[in-house]
Amino acid sequence: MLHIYNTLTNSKTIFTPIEPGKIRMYVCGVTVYDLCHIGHARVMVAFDVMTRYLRARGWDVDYVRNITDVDDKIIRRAAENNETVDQLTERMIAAMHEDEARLNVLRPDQEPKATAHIDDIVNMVQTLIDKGYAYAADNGDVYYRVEKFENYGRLTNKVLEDLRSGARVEVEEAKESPLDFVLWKSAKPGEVSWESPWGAGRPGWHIECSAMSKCCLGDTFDIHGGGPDLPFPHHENEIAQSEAANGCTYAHYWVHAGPVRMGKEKMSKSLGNFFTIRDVLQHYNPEVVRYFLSSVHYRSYIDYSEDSLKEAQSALERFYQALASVEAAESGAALDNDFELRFCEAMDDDFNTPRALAVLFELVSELNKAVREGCGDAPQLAAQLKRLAGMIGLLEQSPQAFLQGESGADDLSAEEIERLIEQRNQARKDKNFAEADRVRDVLADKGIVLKDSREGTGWYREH
RNA sequence: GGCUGGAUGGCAGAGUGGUCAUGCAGCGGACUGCAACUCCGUGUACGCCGGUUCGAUUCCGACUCCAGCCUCCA
Repeated sequence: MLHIYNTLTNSKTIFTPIEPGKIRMYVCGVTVYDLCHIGHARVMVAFDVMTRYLRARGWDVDYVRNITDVDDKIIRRAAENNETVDQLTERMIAAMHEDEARLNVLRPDQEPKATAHIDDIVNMVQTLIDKGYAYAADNGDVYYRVEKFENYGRLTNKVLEDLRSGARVEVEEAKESPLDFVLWKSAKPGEVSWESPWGAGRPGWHIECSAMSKCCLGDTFDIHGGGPDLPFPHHENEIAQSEAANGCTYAHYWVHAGPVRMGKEKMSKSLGNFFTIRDVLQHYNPEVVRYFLSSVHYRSYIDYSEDSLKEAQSALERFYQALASVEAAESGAALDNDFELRFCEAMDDDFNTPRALAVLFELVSELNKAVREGCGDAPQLAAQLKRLAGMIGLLEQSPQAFLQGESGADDLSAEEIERLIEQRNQARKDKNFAEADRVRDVLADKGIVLKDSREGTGWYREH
């Protein structure tokens, strides 16, 4: 029985789909003015894990994640770079797709861009005006009348009165109330803009998600997700827009990933304390990063550190060493064990990946024992391990590819390594152990670790 | 200040009213020419103070500290 933590109720509840067997999920994606950092990676991986797992369990998941390709930051950055908004966003979208692919994150089923849905956005803004939830101000902006929406603040337990008194000094005089937020923003001269009943302008940030989710998934859908900084105000505003415009419940389950921290602070663009995905992938295998992000529950904060990444590397080496020791069976014949049951119990409990991984480690122990004792179950256990790990997008490389890695510029090539191993094995045959150890030290200096076994000598790169 | 979470062994990180998380690191042993991999064994862990209970790390209350959101940020 699948349980999901819902930000709306601050509790874990049984997941009930709108339509049996089907899950419609909308996740707020990236504003493409810069390269993605590890915080973005966390959200990508978290929802990819959910999608993969749910599909593996038979759910028909329609996964939509938007791309915000017009906003203040994009316009400013494009101007700074002396390029058009389109040039900038296309470059960043391509980079994002590359990063995702390396992290083994599957592309969403639909990836709508704000600029491709201007008509939907304008229509929704018009509906909100017609229903009295929005107003066009003298300055050409259109605002949402927050106090008109009864349930405002329900997602994040905000009380309007508190928001009013706590509102930062708001100098926008065109607003009826400081709490009102912009739906349509009038264009300044030279800015990218679209025609609308209220003059040339562009969408406010929140409205695009209301419009695109409606277009892609309908008025009501199952899961709405996003990063840790989105519940307020973004998702609160989305609810206000969509429920006022559509006259029905927006999303049933609100799912938010936790922050990545640097030291004791959140990793973020505004603090400048972030690593881009590419920075990190220069030093670590992408699967190590994916494992690292999966080794903590998706809602908890996760501290970024070199030590944690190294530990993730070691943990994956354990998995791949086990897989390298036996050829996995083609299809896993039914095994009389409870690993799959326990793995799924963990994942069904709000996608508890650390617990699921612990089950896989127990499976590894079982596998290693089977290999060591030459028991016939080993190929089936290896197949089971790969299958379960595959449900969350792990262990999909060949053990050799992971363990031996790619050789860097000053590394030894595989051929050179094999040649030296041959040399060492000859010395070993001759009982010339001093020479054998010398050769092994030469390899060790280059980060190559040898592994002798009955079948011969294997090797892997130390990371 | 308001709203959310959190505090677990050397580190990372699950979980539970009474018996095992798991991984990394460490220690002892086996395997090995020596190693590596692997296996076996090995740790008086649950922020602080009260309460409930036969029994609390787990439930309740107070306290301390930490983080996220309340402003663009995943």
